[in-house]
Amino acid sequence: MTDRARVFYLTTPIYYVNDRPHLGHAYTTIAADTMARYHRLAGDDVWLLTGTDEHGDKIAQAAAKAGVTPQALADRNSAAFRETWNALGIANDDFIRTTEPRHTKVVQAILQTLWEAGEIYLGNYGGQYCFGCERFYTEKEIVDGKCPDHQTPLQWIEEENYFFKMSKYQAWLVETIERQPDLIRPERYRNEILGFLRDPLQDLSISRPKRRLNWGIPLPFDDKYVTYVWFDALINYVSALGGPGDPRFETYWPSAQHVIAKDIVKPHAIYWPCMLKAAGLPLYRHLNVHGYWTLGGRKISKSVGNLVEALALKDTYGNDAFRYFILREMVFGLDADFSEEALVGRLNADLANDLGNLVSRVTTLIVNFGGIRRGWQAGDVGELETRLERRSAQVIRDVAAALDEFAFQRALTAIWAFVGSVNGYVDTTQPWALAKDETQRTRLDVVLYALGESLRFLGIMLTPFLPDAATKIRVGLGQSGEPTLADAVWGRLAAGTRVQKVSGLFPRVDDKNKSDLEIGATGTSSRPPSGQSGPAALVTIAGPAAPATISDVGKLELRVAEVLTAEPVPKSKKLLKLTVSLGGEPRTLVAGIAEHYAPAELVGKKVVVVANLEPVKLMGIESNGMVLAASIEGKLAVLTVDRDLPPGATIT
RNA sequence: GGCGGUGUAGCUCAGCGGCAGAGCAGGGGUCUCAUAAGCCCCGUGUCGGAGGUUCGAUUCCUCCCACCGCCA
Repeated sequence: MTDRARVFYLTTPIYYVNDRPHLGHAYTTIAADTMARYHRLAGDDVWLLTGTDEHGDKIAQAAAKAGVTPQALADRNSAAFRETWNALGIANDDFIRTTEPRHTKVVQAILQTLWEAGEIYLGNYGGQYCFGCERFYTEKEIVDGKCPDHQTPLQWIEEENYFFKMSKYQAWLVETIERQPDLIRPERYRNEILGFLRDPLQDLSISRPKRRLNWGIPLPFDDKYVTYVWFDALINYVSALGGPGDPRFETYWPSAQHVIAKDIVKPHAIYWPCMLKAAGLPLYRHLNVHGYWTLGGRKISKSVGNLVEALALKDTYGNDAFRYFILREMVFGLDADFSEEALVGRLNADLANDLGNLVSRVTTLIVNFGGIRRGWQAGDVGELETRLERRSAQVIRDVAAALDEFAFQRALTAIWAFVGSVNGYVDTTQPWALAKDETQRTRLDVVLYALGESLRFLGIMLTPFLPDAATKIRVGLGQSGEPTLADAVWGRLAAGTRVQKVSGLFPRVDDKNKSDLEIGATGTSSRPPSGQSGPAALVTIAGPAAPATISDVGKLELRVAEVLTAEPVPKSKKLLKLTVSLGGEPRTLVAGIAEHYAPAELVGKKVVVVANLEPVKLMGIESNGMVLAASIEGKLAVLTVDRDLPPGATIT
């Protein structure tokens, strides 16, 4: 860490435990994580916070319905978020839950402070209330006496509640936002807020009576009430740091940057600054607002299920590819469209063709043509190498400038321009041709060095975006230890560094099945990834398979086989070793049917086998074929023929 | 209804007063180190429509159309 390390405190919203983790949550969290990783790389002092919001009507009701306590429900659903972030490799420094004592303590302390300062008063309020939304509706918003969101009947509720004197901060807030043009960004959201603030600001209701809502934090000055959503939730950003006075709070809070989706701009851009001001705390530095994901161009609206499905694609294509796609595809602040097709497109074009192939070809060149034999010596360096070095320096500047504005898309574009330059450099210098000419030995070494440096550079620059792939690149280039941005300068790759081939970094996903009609129709069909299961996939009966042509069927050589011997495979529960006759000489094959057939049952049976399957070793035994069997829910039966035929008969 | 945004190549978008751009897709060529990858070449599109300002407008102004957001 440099002595003038900058401090970055990055937060995601705390996610409401009534939701299941989905693409929207994942984008916010990955964006914050990428930013955190970048600043750690740059040597800055970083703290990344995420967590869960666990109070409120919805949770109490859902818990009652499920017959569990609200806390039990919150525990379970909070864990789902934590597990999702673990699976995605999110490197958060803390995970705050609003039901933790460390949180409730700070919320109550701040409420007490404001109460004593006269910032909170008891007022009367009556209105049409929707329990689903946990809010009152004005007459104009109501549709047919029903909640516009839930289409459920509203209830008239009249009650005394506590109010925060937010209106008195309106002028201050407008002035603050106008004086700090990048406080709320991108600008469109700043404009929206300024537009909203042209009308008088109301005071904010901050309580609910306990007789109606029990699941919340009691007001310290009136235990008949609990705090209402935002006074509870927003304070997490402060409570997670220990609250005012805590050394960690003093270090990180002044550098706070919130990352949120556009649906919660208003609480973050209006309520929160006023709350901080009233509590005598400094304002955050930036509110970074991103847009929504659409699926197949359509609005998400209620069907959050599709967003959950979209997130599940991380398992199919891998964390790095998933991260890359969402960071590259969304212009921060605007809505973006998610589709499996687009993801595969990016994966193949950018990750497999450009980056993965570059890493593969360069490491192979270095390994095959003598390794890194020469260091970076000024006298060796030609125009092409100088240009490459200059471009790398430009990438550092471009990435810094882009990420300063949360423009992940631009940062990645800049890095990929460099990937293109290196691919071009390989083609121009043609190391394989240099290798054939002994007099070009030095030149070849210089080229290999430049290529090694290029990969080492990428291994550093890609760290925030593709953590796993970046590590593989660095390891391949013989780099150990934590990468730092300061090392992303030319000349640090030592002569004699041992380089290993790195292949298969991002395998292409075969997308030949364009007749796969379901994809376009449903937006996020979870088509199984092709190209990893071989011929066996054609006989796996699991959900609707892609349409097969007669030539697909023709690829399989199906034959009748007579079982000659059968014996259990030692130390295996499922496998039987069979010897079968296909008319000619006997064959050995291994079948996973031991749980369903005793060896003796099988001997003499005429079964159906795939005869041209690639041999595979199972438990040390080479299997030359596959016995076909039908199965459903734990039941299994091998296929036989209806009439007696000699072994070797073909099936068409 | 008020405020704001967007509308540019098949797709996604950049440009925002001075000869229309990039990536992807598509077509052609080429190398062989590499993941049937790479590299090179190929785009006259009424820059949503109509007016206006200007020597000159995709870029500024006005109106209209379409879509979107915030507010009511």
